[in-house]
Amino acid sequence: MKPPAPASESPVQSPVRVRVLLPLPLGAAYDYLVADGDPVPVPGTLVRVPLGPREVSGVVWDEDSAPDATRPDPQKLKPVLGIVADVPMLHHEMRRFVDWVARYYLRQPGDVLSIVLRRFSLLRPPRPVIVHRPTGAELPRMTPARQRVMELASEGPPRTAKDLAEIAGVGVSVVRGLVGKGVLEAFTQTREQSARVPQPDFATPRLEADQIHAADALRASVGQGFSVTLLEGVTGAGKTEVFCEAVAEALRQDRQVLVLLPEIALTQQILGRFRDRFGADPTAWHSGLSDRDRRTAMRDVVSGRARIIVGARSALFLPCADLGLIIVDEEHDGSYKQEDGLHYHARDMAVLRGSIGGFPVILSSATPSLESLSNVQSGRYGHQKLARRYGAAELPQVQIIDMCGDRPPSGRWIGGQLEKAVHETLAAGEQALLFLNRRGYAPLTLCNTCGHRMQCPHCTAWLVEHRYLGRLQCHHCGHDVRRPAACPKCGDTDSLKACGPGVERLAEEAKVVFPDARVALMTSDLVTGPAAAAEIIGAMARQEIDLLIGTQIVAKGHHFPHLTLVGVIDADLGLAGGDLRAGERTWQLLHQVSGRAGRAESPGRALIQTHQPDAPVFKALAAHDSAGFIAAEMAARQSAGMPPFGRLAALILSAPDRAQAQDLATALARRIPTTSAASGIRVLGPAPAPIAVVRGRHRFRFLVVSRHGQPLQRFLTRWLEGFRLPGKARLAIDVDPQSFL
DNA sequence: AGCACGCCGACT
DNA sequence: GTCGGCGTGCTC
Repeated sequence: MKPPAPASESPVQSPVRVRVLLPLPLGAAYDYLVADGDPVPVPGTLVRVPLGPREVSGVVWDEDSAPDATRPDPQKLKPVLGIVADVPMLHHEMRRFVDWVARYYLRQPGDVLSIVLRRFSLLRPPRPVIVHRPTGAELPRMTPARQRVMELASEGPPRTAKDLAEIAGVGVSVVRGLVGKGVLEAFTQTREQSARVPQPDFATPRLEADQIHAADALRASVGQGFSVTLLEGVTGAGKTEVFCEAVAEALRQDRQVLVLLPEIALTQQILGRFRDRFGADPTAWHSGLSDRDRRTAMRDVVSGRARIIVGARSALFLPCADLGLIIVDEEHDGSYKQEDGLHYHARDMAVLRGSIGGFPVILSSATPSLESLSNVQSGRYGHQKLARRYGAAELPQVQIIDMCGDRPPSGRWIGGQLEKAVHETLAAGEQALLFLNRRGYAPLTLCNTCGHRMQCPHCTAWLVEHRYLGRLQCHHCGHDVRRPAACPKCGDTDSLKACGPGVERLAEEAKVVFPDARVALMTSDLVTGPAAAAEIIGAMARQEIDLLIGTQIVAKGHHFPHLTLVGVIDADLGLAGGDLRAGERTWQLLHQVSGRAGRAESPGRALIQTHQPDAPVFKALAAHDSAGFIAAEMAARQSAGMPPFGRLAALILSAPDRAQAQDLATALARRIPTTSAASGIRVLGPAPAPIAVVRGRHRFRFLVVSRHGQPLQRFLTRWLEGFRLPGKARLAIDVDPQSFL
């Protein structure tokens, strides 16, 4: 303890104050003091600080222009306890990214920081290991066992005594003996699984003229600051080869590359394509990683050793050492939108990260989102379009089947025309795919005696029967019960009846209608990881399956060379419910699914069963009129002021008690800033949410519609400022909602 | 997010 | 009479 200096003499240096952002929903960074004489941690440093009675880690944040009045009493400040060792800085770019994401999605910066920081626990240095290398000394008495160990030690990477002994097939004592004789040297190594370095020119592909043109443009954009380019081309046009040229360029410039994929755990074969092109495995990042792999990946990412990172949407929050390019493959895919926790859209945030980091972003798709197309039209994004390549599958012939005129018997879903087509395909020794975007056996179970419907006790939703499991499940909250033998209402036995189709039921029907076919089922319930996916894809490739039945998982990236027929069972499924993007999504999905049919020698065909054969989306699919469909859809959105011409935010107010939820929604409606109309922002609602109750919470929804360029976030902040929620009520804000449930 | 403080039910 | 339920509010 130093004696306090008299105020009149040497002016006391005011102790240094730093801002520290904590990974908690606290609203702002907190101020802490650096003890006299301690080094002042620079922004980005991970520090330990006291918070109330506990001790937490946070990141030293940048000073902002917060008015002094909002700063806490300097007397109340607590000291920084210490700097966390062996952890890299969170660099400036990443800190700005955290702040921007928080501002854009109206969340506390600490909430966003927690997504980044929870991976830092993976960075604790791994235990050092003791490994061995030859000293070069000669050994007078060489035995066969010693010989094998020495050979192994001199050729491979340094290994542990246990590894050497195991691989050489000798006892550990042999290795120990060699160390004792001074021919092997033991040394400590901090375990670094140096990922092999990808080579930009390992296997350069031969590209077609239009691919060369696109590749040149993308390559030229690398290293030239921020830009966004939409790379558009049908399946088989060679988009991957093209964007790999941009990847190669980034590698040449010693920058890291992040490749985002939807549901990477199920589409592992793209990793193989990177391996073939660059001669080394990319670093994979997804939820299916083992703890050990995740650790290695994280260390490689942060150190910069990982040069190509291929990951699911969450990879966007990895603190890469020196990111120089992001590629978003299948950019239109809905799974880029995180729907719980922080509702972020990985494609949009990839663009944001590129603009902060000053590097290019490439969006790749066969069926680009209207958002991206609109950005191309306005000139904000570049556009590279690939033509169909020679040798690629021809476009399948698409036929729309009016189910009003081809009605299968009750309880059946495969119409006469589709049945005939499947028979023809199987007879020709080719494979067929039946697509139904509905998991489980049947979406509704009702009692034939009393009419009781099996409903989720926590949600406004029917329970979906999963017959393989013998259970009824709610797809909204996960409620899961055994399928009862008797009706829970009237007690009648054997009276419960499945209503409507699910893929499991479709598979059952297919086995009856096509008794000689080998039928397989592919759904997200069954395909839970890379291994399961590879098994089905392999069986398809080996033609051990004749008829594949699946949900949208079959549409994702797999190529089945012997598949020539695709049947869409209920194409209207996604159109119901009046969702803003229903048409667009149906278009993208059915385009992708029907594209699975056909190969170079024999073009495939797609049969689409629908009850609304005149819907524009089906007419466009049959005519392969992509431009026409997009133009019509764009025009409709523009006249309605909907995205991409306007912006949306959904507010969902929920509470266990319906009356309370409704009262709060009404109270919130009264606070809507009156200048909103003038500023081009409309608020619709409150109305009960389409799914009125989820997980036992009653939900009321507002939809905020703003014209482009209007300060939507500022409006929301002003509206919600000071609105306190009592008790168990919650308010969820979804900026740019993708689904409207 | 934790964790404490604070006011109402069934128990050593 | 206390132990404990979780509603409310604060943490630099």
